[in-house]
Amino acid sequence: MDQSYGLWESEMSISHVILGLLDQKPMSGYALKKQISDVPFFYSTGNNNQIYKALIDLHHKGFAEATVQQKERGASSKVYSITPAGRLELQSWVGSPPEVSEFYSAFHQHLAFANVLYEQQLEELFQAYEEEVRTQIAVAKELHKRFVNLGASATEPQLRLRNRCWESILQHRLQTYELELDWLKSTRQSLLAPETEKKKRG
Amino acid sequence: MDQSYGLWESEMSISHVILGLLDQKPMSGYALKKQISDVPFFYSTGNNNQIYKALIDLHHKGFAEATVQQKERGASSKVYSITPAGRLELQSWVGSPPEVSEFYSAFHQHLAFANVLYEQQLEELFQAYEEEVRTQIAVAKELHKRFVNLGASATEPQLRLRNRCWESILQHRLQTYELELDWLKSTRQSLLAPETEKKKRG
DNA sequence: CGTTACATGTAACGTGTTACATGATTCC
DNA sequence: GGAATCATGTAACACGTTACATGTAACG
Repeated sequence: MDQSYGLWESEMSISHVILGLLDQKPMSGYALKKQISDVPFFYSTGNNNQIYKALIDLHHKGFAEATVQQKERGASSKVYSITPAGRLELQSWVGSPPEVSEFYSAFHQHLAFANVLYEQQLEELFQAYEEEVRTQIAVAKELHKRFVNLGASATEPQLRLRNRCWESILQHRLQTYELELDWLKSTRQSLLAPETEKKKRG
Repeated sequence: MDQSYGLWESEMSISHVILGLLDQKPMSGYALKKQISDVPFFYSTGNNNQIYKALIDLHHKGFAEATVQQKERGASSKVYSITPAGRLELQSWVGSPPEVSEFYSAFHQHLAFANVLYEQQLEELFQAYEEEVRTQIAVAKELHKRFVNLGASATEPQLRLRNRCWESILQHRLQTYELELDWLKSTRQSLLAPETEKKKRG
């Protein structure tokens, strides 16, 4: 009762994502794992350890219930569903504004020490990284397209709202990658072009 | 010799950031800690544990040397400097293109389950989060401005290049937050405005 | 004389990752 | 019979965070 597990004030996003998915429909840990690792903006690989621990925790806190499904087809599984308390917790979490996430870029860390490179190495770094960003953009575009095709056909308003949110999120991810590409191109020019003016080239 | 510590193939960014800073000038762990936590795009809080462990590791690998400065002024400190091997390692790391970092947004996770909220709660979520993003933008602008003032006066080309890189990085961070604000505004409109058309409002 | 800054480290804790262990069923 | 999929879990490991422990020296 007074256990105070330390967690749960903080982010604990995976548990909440699980709660959100269970709110849509009851599922087994295995099914959750697949969905979580499939949807990129859940930002989790959805590995076993995490999921099963979180499910035990959610059950422990009274936010989810398990009903054992014995050998219907395939191996026996525990199907979890959300409880009324879980639904309240979910609502409270979704409605509480999160902190602005620090935008993390490994490329920034490299570029911060670009002065140790020769001009040609820097050029190659930019080229290789730009290619990777282009690949990411292609992936994000594909995902966005697939989702638009799949999600537009919702009838009930709850699902329509969810679909529009998901589409917006995918769109924002795509926009962010596109901004990064634009920034890369202009930065590369501004760093490399002016040097050639006064280098032993002409 | 055949120790194979497991690390060092992967990112290990903090060690490399330390190496990059030591390349600029020899420093103590304490000084490194301060710089690393001050520069936002090193993406580390620079806590003790990390720094001192990394320094021991760098020394262990022959990438950094320590010279003990006994009681000159203040407490005695170990001043680390980069070795030739460390300089090679740094160059190799900076020049190797990193993977595109996953863009992480806690807000996305919340928005993904926006269907559990009432319209007004969603409105409030957007409002509160937008305010936070605005604050971040102000911070990023201030940082960018401070750096431009401070960094423009470099004379040697190495430092000029470094400064231009840092400015670009800060600019990209600012652009990313600004994109997020634009996206928030348009998403909020598209999610909330069309609903009012067919709600019990008129 | 107390607080702040300098300075180095350790310990406990939470959490994520990879890999392992186990076992049933379906498809070829 | 072997591979793939469904299904649940544990163990070892890496890493980051917070807090703790210790001590000097300058500032007011």
